[in-house]
Amino acid sequence: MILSQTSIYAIRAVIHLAEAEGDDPVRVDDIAEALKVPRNYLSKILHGLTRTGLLESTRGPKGGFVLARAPGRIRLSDVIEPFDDIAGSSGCLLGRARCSDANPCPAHARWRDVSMQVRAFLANTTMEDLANVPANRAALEV
Amino acid sequence: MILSQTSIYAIRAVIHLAEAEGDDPVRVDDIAEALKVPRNYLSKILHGLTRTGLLESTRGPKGGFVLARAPGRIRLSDVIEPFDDIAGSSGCLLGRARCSDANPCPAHARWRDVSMQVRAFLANTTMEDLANVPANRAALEV
DNA sequence: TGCTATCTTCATATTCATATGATGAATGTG
DNA sequence: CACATTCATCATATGAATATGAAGATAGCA
Repeated sequence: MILSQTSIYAIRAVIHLAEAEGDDPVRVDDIAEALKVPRNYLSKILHGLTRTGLLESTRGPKGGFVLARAPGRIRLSDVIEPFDDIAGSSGCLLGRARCSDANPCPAHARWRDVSMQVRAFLANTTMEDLANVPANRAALEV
Repeated sequence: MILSQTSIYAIRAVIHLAEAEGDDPVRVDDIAEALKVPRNYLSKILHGLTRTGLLESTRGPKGGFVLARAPGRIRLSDVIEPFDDIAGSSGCLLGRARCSDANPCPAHARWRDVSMQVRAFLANTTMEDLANVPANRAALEV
């Protein structure tokens, strides 16, 4: 599995929010039930995304989570970053902390191209690409 | 990290065996020391590779592990397979057990190409590509 | 102000990958 | 056959990811 369970939950939750009709906050309980995911665990994950500014949360009645910006401006890498370090040492196939053109692991030269494709995918794919964004929301995006 | 620590140890050990001079078996202790890897843990990993027929082991004095075939005929995927399920559910970015063209996850269409490149890399890269194979050994390969 | 709804946080449990240590089984050599 | 050498296996420990449960904090509303 290339992504942790945590990142997968995060992505699915953000997709869910992107697909939500209207601008009302969505409660953790509703997302957790829709995704069949543990409630408190998801709560902690969404809180993580709130800290990085990807989501906004409000407490109390009518509270919940909303996307902080349009789905088209949220990259997959933005969602994953708080939980999985894809760019760092994970970039080396053999897990070396230091692996570069100057100081390569045995797989470096051949893995580099593939690795860059993976990272390009994560950087170029947005939530709009993955979600069925409602027409009214898509129309508002710039 | 795309690969488990276990797979990484396995790859590094097989590279070490491919680079070994001569055809004498190499002891676990020597490999473990060269790789700075826990001895008994590595032993279990090498045993796993022996069970799939990638390595051959002999016990007693002068015993140890040797490659069961030429490095050029050992694919990266052969080494990883016993420990990481790359082809199976790991193929789906969102971790779904069932994810196919007919029953796709939200990321399926876009992830498919990248995923196939990863798998092609693992299937097309051999230990000869990764190791500094000694000349005498390389010359023997067909 | 008090109540409810909701996110936030803390404490703890479970599971799995990773790792360690000790013992068992096989093999070659004298 | 006795012994040393080596892989094989078992029992257990550790740490991180995953998950659960309960209490705390904040916001809106009557």
